[in-house]
Amino acid sequence: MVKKTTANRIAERKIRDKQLRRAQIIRAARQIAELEGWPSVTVRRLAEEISYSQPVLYAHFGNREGILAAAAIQGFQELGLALEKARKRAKSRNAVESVAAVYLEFASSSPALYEAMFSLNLSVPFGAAATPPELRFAFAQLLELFQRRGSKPEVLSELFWASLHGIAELTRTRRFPRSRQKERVKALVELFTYPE
Amino acid sequence: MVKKTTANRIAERKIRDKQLRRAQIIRAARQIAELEGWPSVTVRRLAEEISYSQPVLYAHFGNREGILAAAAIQGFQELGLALEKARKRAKSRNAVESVAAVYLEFASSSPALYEAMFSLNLSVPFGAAATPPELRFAFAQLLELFQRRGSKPEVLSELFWASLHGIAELTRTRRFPRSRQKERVKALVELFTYPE
DNA sequence: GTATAAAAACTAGCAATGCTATATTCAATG
DNA sequence: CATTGAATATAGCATTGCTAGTTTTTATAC
Repeated sequence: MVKKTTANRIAERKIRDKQLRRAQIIRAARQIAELEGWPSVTVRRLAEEISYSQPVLYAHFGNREGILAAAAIQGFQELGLALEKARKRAKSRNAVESVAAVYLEFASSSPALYEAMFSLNLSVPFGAAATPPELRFAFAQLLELFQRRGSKPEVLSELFWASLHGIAELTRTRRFPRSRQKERVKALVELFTYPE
Repeated sequence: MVKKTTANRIAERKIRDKQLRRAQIIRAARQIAELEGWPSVTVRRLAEEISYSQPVLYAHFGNREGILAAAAIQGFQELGLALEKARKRAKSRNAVESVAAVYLEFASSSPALYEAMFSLNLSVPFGAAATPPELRFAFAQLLELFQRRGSKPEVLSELFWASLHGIAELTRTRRFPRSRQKERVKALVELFTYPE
């Protein structure tokens, strides 16, 4: 069975190569997006970046949107981990505060990624059951914050998420002056820390 | 001076015609966007819609983005008027509630317009002094709600706006299940009605 | 009414993009 | 070394935003 083993190893190496290239593509896409915006992320440019021809990208992702969606899901994963960390290391008393800070820090330090996650309307299946686990996990961190609170933790944490998202988005798109950001966050934390 | 008068009337008629066509273009753009999404709003299609050739549109708006920006500004105007109405007809006690309801109703009944106003990153000058008056007016309605409140009405109303925007956006992009919407709004209103 | 000049509109085409059918090269196997 | 299937590349299509250059229309002067 030596033959089969070598064949397997070859197959595995191919899979590794493929995953590597996939990661390379996403990395290039994210980098270009943060530096120049998503419209600059063209399939041709990504192909050049990884030194392959265009159709290779389509073999990996189906279409351009698939690339952005993959980046977005990476973003949800990173956000989720960051929130979990913030929640766990904080005293339960100011968990809300530190989670809020981390959330907004994520959004403002990777605005293009955040845009891909929430603002570009990619047809990632969010509705109902098909929500990607990365997003579920990230939201679970918010949900955890309000678990031992009064009625309906879902409602409260959805509202908290909405507020954070609103602040992040209105800041990113320059509707909000940066100057009052600290006060805004403080008011937000107060609102969600001593609700009644 | 008869000559000058006729010349004037002709000039005025031309201006009227121009404004009419301009309005026609925006109307067509909004309609297509609500029915099929903004990517379907192409310059060629709009040209056909108003029975003119493409360059006419460029004479009016400079570029495609100019059309979307004009629609967005119309949206701010309509939103501002709706909020003002809601605020004025409500008892001061539940002004927050009725403004919130009207805001979310606007966003959910004209999702494409709302998207143009907030989500598409058009290069409408928002930062600093150049904010369009329509947007200023709309925000002023929210500001008014918290005028007789404790410290910093700006901070509180910005936070309120962010929460509304977050709910609207996460609903529009299907991150939120519609089912809990009523409870979310109720919780929001409570939070901003009896803050401390 | 006709000529003229300017304003308005159109035709035609460019460059860039997403995507794909087809051809070519490469690598694993007998 | 030959073969076959997978991997990759070439070349091209259709669509898009936009514009240069031309034609048509319109207001004015004679």
